[in-house]
Amino acid sequence: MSADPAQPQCPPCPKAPDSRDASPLPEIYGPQENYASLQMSSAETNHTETISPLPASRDLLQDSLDSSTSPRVKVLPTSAEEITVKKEDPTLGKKQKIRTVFSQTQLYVLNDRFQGQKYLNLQQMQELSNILNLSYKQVKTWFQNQRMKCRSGRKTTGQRITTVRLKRALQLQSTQASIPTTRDA
DNA sequence: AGACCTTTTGGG
DNA sequence: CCCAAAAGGTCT
Repeated sequence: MSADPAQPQCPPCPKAPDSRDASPLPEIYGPQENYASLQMSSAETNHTETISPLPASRDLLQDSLDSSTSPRVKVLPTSAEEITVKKEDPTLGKKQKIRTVFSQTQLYVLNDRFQGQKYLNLQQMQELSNILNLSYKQVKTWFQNQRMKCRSGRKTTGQRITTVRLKRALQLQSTQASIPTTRDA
């Protein structure tokens, strides 16, 4: 209920492992416009877009940074240069990871959508990204993370997901079925 | 192409 | 140190 970005609750876990082919969309349109107005009212939409590795041809919708209404969000002092701006090194050629910090508004909308449906379609995600001024990839990644969090549920922190790996390994073996090694640790 | 899993990296 | 975004890799 309250503005809790970190909600580990995930009671309704509608299994939906298959969503790449068939997309049973009941066409439940509704709170889409709400988000738009909500975002505007909040005016808390800090530009989390960050600079993509590519020049990007997206629209630059820079919102006014509000430092008074965003105590949690760290606002750059002079904002002359992004601190997180670390272009890839031409010498190294390694990819740089830029961790984007979503604002509360964005998290709220994302969470709300997630509660409704765990799996969103391209259209849904695109709409969200458009409203939140995020990239499709950003939304997708976010959902992906949430899904895993939900799945984890309540497992000892020290426990590792070896079952899944084991299963996968087994499958791989079956596919190949050409391993002379009887068994190996 | 997308989901899932894993690891890396970075912010709080 | 924990959590969280994201890139990288694999399977479907």
